[in-house]
Amino acid sequence: MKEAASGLKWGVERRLEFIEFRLFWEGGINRADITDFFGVSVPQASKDLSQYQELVPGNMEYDKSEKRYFATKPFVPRFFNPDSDQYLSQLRQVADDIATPQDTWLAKRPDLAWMPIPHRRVDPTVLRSLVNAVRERQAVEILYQSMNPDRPDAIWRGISPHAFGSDGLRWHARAYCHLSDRFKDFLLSRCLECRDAGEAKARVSDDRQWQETIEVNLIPNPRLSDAQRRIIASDYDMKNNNLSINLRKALIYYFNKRLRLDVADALDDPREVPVVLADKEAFDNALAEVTA
Amino acid sequence: MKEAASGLKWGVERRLEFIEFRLFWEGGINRADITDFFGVSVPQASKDLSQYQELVPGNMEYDKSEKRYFATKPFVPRFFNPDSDQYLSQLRQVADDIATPQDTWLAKRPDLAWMPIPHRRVDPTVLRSLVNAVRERQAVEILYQSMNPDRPDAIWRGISPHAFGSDGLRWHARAYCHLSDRFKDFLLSRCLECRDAGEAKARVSDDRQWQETIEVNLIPNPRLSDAQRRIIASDYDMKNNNLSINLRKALIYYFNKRLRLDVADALDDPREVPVVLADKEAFDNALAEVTA
DNA sequence: GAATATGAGTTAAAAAACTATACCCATCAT
DNA sequence: ATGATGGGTATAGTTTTTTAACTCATATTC
Repeated sequence: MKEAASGLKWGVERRLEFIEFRLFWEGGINRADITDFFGVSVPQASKDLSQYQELVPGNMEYDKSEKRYFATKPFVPRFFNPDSDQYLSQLRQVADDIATPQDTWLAKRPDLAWMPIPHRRVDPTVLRSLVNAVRERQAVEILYQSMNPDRPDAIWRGISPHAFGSDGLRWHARAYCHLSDRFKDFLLSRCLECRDAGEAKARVSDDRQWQETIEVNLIPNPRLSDAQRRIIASDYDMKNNNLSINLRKALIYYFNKRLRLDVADALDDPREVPVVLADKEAFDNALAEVTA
Repeated sequence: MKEAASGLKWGVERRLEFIEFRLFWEGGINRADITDFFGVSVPQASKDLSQYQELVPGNMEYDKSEKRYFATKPFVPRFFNPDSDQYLSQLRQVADDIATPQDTWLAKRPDLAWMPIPHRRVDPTVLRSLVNAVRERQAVEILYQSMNPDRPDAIWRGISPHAFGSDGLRWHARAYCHLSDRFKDFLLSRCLECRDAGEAKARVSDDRQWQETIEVNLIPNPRLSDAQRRIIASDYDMKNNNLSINLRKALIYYFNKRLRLDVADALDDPREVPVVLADKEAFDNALAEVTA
């Protein structure tokens, strides 16, 4: 029989992973949890649980009173890799309606506070066309709603997209703009429609601001106390109180906004801008070059 | 045989979903794609493909030259629900190392630009203890690195957590602080260790700033042109150029920062702050109350 | 304290899913 | 034309899973 690396079938391994996931994040697991989620029969769920006990003895024990398996204290997962970002990201996706609870393995989700900011969704068929154009090196025409005051209404315009990007809040396509003859970012949520338009009119390698990077050096805000600067350095995994980042020039503008570097001087409390630039001049020059 | 709602086993349905996912986002699919991902045999993958053809005729066709199935133009997915946010979120997770490419169904990932900002990871065992404490209504002691200048070093402190939150960049636990006798947010990445500490010393219902909400009304920045305001209104799904949001008071501070409302006056270009408050006074009062 | 319900665990035979192996066919590169 | 590649199919055999019929321990209810 053909087998996965672990020697188990894909479906079985998913269920064992599920068992460990629930043990780790939710504390315990039930036969019913397995039958509900995977639609397997009761004896099969029993078998999964006893198979898990065999494979990784000592990771869980049955509480007859609670009628539930619980993780032991020395619990060491073997079929999945506990990752906080992944757990939190799933929580957020459910809270944000990107995923349904059934898409995740979370059962008892803790309360979550999240910015309830509605925004226009990205049309999946539009995104699909753009993804396809990037992959096939094609151009497309998009009905795009620009913020340019000269073009108040959405117009059809040709672009040759080659990548995607995000400023942390919104996604855009990085593309050569046939209209203005340069590379630009097009917000996905402002692409109302999309249709094919033949071969791409530019290549990735032509996009200088995409290819070129600058070295950005961040340091803890010197207006903070010694102890506070130490904490910030540790927050950002800095070496010698310095964080060196290679940044695509195409991202400088967003980087500036996301780290609130643009408003650093306007804010009184240095905790509002925990990191600042070590080489502000070089950064500002690059920023000016890009926004020119 | 026990079956899922669709009449198919969980594993089979996953594979059919996989076929559609690849058809939609990647344009086409192979037998090898299926055997590689699920570890099934070649005839089984063939069977899956022909079963898919039977169940949803006309969604894909075989290109003998490319040796690959391609989605037809009128392709209508039936086993999955195309969602741009979900696709982009997976792309981002891979780029951000939260997920491995094997965790997702993406094969040919387009280029992606993303902020390369390293940050200290949240220790999963710490998060697990906190999640557990929230669920079981327990208190914990955390070794916490506060930014408070009076406490330069990390100290052990008791908290009773009841929820989690995020400002868009970082996650925190919402908890009653035994030390300062009030509810606060504790950044997860600054919780270095965590140990049990008996019953929770406060309940969710005691957290007023968590329970109470204020109504926030956002409008397009009046300094924008008519056309621009229309676009912003559409970006944010506004009704009558107004977006009304119920916001937990505990989030006001982050909300203020995330929408850059705090720096609106300091910036020249109104496009930098697309939405502003319709009722700034009420908001500022609530903000002052919370940060007091 | 006995009766009942619940959920875990087990066993058997039967059904379904899947694999291994074989072979056929079309296309493409050499 | 020839071999390599990738898809389709049939058979027989294996594994997985289900169905159905049981036990057992605990908690709840009367």
